[in-house]
Amino acid sequence: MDNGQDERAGLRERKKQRTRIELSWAAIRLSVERGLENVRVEDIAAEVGVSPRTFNNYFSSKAEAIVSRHLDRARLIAAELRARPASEPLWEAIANAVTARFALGQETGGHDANHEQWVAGLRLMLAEPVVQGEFLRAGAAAEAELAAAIAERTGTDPERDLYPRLVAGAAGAATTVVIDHWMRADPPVPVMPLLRDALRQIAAGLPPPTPPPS
Amino acid sequence: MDNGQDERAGLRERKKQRTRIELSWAAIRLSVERGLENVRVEDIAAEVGVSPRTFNNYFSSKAEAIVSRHLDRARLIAAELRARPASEPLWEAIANAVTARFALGQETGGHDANHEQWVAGLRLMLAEPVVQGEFLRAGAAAEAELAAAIAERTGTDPERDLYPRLVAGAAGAATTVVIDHWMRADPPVPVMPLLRDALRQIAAGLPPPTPPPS
DNA sequence: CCAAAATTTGCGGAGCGCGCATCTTTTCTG
DNA sequence: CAGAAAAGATGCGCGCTCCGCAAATTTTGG
Repeated sequence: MDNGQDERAGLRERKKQRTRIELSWAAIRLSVERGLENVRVEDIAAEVGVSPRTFNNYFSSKAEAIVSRHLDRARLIAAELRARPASEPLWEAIANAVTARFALGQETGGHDANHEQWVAGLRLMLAEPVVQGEFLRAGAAAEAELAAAIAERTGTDPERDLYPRLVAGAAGAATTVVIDHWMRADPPVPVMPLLRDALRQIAAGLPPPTPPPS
Repeated sequence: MDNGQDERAGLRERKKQRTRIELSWAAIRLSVERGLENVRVEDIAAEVGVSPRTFNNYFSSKAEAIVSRHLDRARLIAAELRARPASEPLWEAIANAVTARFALGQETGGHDANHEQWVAGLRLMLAEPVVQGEFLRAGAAAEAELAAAIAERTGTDPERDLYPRLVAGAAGAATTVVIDHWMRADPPVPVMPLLRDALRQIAAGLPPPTPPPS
């Protein structure tokens, strides 16, 4: 049926997966280039070479397609966390899992003017309400998986204990804030240090910056 | 003209606000009763006595209308935080601000069977993808205001420092997790203790539950 | 190579979201 | 207090999205 995460359940699954990814990329690229509202489902479908109707078999909206890539990546973080040695302290493992995923895709292939345009388009796209909503939903979904992984690691029950979900939520919030900050940083800054810093602060209980009394 | 945001800029503003709230409640009530997809914009408008077109002058979607009440409440938390004495430690002030807002509306007027139905309907409604997305968006908006209030209090700059947004994000995540947990708790539990506990854990840096080494 | 199963596709319809022009109601000015 | 101006409410209509359904097409398995 569809535990789709098998290594190779068949040639068919692979093709489906490829179409899915292509549709998602097409949606992203077109939206970044012309703006979300100037992209019809029809265009995206055409780009990939399927019928508009088929697009809706994969995604129920443009926003969902766009966010799909992000969601996939976010999911890998949970997997990465499970793969970490149990000896690693929890927060260290989380930080490593998160940064490991962000390490890939950081090779900014082109620093040319195109890149500027791309980022500008990205910002516009992410400013779109529908996309934002979908982004947050993806984040929530990812957090659920992350919570499960954390629960495993700490021997807690995600159904009954707040703990794993709190940790996942805090970690999610941290990455969200960082991405947001990074997106609008005018003199561009590297993400990695930001991420590590944010997670460190969370793990430290977010103490106020300047405690006056001593 | 006038800076419309005055306390009472006129009878007009009041009426608008009232209509807005009525529309939101109507949307919620109908959705809880019959399920979101069995509610047309037309129905909501009729309930309040305005034209369908007018509904869209207030909200751009059913989901937005539904979440509107939640958003308003969330916004009050930021206001509440600003109203707290500066002497209060940050996390204590946050906890107080949050719980203060949840204190109201907790008087469960009816424990009858109706209440059961209501909660069941609520769960269904909140399970709806669109509503979830909108909920998260509202949370994000609220967090922005909260971050501003926190920045004020701690003398940081929400544009440059991660700190205020991290704190707001963490607090937001905590309340989200708590609400979520509370919604599905079968033997119903009071929210307040959950909230305090969650915020306390966050402020403590979310230490793993059973750290073997000493 | 054929039959079964799964996927893609075209068709059609219910709604939604919104721009635009118009009608009403409230507010402002003298 | 009258008349003008501002702002909201409404009606109309268009373009699009999302989805159910059934036919066409492709893949899988024997």
